[in-house]
Amino acid sequence: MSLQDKKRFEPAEVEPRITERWLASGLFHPEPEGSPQENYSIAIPPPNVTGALHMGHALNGSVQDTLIRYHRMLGRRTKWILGTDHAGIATQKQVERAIEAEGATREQLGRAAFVERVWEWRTRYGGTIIEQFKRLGASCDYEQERFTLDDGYARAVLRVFCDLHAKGLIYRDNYLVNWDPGSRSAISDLEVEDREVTDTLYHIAYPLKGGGEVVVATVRPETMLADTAIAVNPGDERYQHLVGSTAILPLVGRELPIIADDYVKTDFGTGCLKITPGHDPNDFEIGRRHGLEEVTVIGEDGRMTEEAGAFAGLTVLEARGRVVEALGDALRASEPYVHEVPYSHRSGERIEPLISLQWFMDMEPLAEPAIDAVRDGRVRIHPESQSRRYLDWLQNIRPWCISRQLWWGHQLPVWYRAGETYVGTTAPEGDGWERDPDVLDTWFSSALWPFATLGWPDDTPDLRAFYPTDVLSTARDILFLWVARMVMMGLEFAGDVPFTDVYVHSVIQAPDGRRMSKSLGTGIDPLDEIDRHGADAVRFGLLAMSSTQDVKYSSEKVQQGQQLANKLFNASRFVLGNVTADVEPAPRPRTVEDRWILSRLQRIVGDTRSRIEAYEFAKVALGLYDFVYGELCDWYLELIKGRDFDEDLSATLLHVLGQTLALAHPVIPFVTEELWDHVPATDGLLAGGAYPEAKDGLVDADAEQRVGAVIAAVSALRSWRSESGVKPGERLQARLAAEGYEETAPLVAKLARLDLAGGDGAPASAVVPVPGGAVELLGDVVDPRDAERKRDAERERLRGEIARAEGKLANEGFVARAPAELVEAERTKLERLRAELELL
RNA sequence: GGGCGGUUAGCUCAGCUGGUCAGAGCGCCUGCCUUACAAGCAGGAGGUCCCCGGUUCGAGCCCGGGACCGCCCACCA
Repeated sequence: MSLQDKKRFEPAEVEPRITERWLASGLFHPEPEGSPQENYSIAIPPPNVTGALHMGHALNGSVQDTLIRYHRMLGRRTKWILGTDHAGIATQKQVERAIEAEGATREQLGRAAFVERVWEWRTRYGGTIIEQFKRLGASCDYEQERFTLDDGYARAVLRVFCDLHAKGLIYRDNYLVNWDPGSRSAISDLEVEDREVTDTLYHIAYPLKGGGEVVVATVRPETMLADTAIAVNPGDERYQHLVGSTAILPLVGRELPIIADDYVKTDFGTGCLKITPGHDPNDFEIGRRHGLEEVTVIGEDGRMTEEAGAFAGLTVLEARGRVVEALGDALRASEPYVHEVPYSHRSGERIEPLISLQWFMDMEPLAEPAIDAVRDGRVRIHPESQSRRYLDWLQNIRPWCISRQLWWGHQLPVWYRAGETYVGTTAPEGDGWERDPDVLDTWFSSALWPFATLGWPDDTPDLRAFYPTDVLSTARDILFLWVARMVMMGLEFAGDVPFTDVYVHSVIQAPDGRRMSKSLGTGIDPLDEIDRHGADAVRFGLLAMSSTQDVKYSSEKVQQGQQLANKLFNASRFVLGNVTADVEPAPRPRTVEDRWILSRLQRIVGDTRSRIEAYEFAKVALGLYDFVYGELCDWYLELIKGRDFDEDLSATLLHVLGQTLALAHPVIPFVTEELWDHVPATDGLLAGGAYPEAKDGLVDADAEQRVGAVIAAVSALRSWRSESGVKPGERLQARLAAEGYEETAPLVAKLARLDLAGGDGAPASAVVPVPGGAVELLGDVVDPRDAERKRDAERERLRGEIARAEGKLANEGFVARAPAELVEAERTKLERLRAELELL
């Protein structure tokens, strides 16, 4: 209650106190009642359990919390489903590093002990990011935190796996996969990124069995040891006669059939392609088409296998050099070659395509309903342009490799014995069964997030109350990895779409436009920013800079948010320090400026509501800023200074202040909650209060027009004063020679520091045009010559504008074809300009 | 190789269905300790709205072409 002692808002002091009150209130934890249609829910994109809050989380958290708080204030039972993801590779890597630092390896530790260590790790660090979300002010349901690896969740995952397997959509196959030597695991296509590298393109001659030779080009000569064919284009006249004959693989001696396949480009290289089904995705496809043998010479450890004969045991790079060396005369040429090569998104190492026995999921049957859901609008993606990317991806979907050679994750519910395979949620009866050591791709379990968190497969109250959820907010790169898969799984298992709206937010880049990343040193820690500027400022800033495309981080926007919080704080001090105690907040306008601010308030209320619902968060934030600064503080509070703070004015002030705080609360919850506590007659927490509603009856065009004229007049007078070198504080004698100021003349006089009393026939030393006429300054306020020069300049400007307007109106095309009101407006403007010129 | 987005004040960005649309914040300059806020207030300077054509009475805003930047997708050895 020491509001008046402080001159500025201190987030560090206020935030912990407010957070505590929120958490204690139970507001964030709704009882599972009512229907999903009445209720409002968002499932948080689960952050990695051992992760730390980065800018992406902070932005997404701000977006979601704005939506959540808004709907909670609308009176809906609101749940923000919270939890973390076990994040297979990322978490395992962290713990592996820790173990390596102790001089051990996970293999030495053994699987059980290792997994134990990861759980310990999770216990120790898993709470960090949750606490960081609290710092941001995120009003998640902290009483019900889920984890993708907790028992109930794991049950859902295994259930889905078994179910899809029973339906024939999950199967095991030998297939060429993206092998990540860094994590020693297969990874999915989506976890691969292309990087441009400079390799060497080698031209190698393969002798033909009956004499002669063909020359092929390759950047990976070491893989030739696994060649099983040579291919040419069927239409290539140079080689048609060779199709069906046989080449001899140098160094190995294997006989290679020469085959014809459309894939081969006649205009690239020599037009002859060596086919290595075991180590190249294209060759693999060709090999399957032609029934070729699949030879593997590179192992999962990235070294050459026994199959590579003399090269066995060498790394790929060592083998490449030795093979080139051994080729001798057969090597015909080599040249530098720049091309894109796949790298692991996870480990950063170059992908080694390998044939391996993995579990796959057939996506096409599930993709169909997911496509329909977006096509028919059951799921709406914002901005709309993103839905095309979603559809394109689903329409070209490919099987998903879901097994990972990791220890941390959901181990496959699959057991083998001799030639048998058993799939089930519990271990099979009998001896000798061995469980598949692999775990599921993390995204497999994430795909169940919106319903598994609510208790599925059981028919729980939570599920009945909150599924489907309302909005899923995420960054663009997650659209395929996660969003599309959630839609598929939701439709297949929970019987409905998992959410009705998807909001795709910006990716925040470093201020210099590069990626924000820890390794580049371009990261900005949102917690540091919260320490510096306050959580409200960070939230405001992130929302204000967000857009439909990527944005550079702008600390100016965060500062703008800090200023807004501070401004509200001080405006509140002013209001609360002056109002009559014991008066109920209520709109009780007495004067034109009262009617004006109430009218403006209705507009910002309406605008803010529609902007939130349209996911236009930058406009929400900046619109609030403009209202608080541009209308409430700069004008209304200045206009009422000096008035008697009677009950009517006090009630109106408190009403406007309270409404403003409530309106801004979803964006800047801390400062508004803190101030709300000081507004009399406000019970309970603002977070649990009602969101303002626009009342048409308070919209007042007349007041807006009149006060609009005051604002224009005062601005013109201040500008004149400043340019004329007249001291801002000096009271000037003046005469108001303008229409429309019956009620507002004293307001103009107050803010422009004029004395409008009398003046009679005194000569004007300066004339300032204002809406509806002019203000004449009396007495020797300015050097007459300066004033005359100024008038000349003004005349010049006016003549220019008049000429422009006249020209426009003289244009027959304009008068004939432009809308009538526009032409009329131009005429009015011309008249006004002429009148102003006349006055000078 | 396809597809998408961008290019507006020194910086970061707004500008809806073509007609006060040339704006905001920051920065800069000038003046003010005006009793809510000096992390404040008031005023101001600053832009051939990437280039070239076109449509239109009228174009940052629409159409065509070009330049540059960024992103996504794709199996050219």
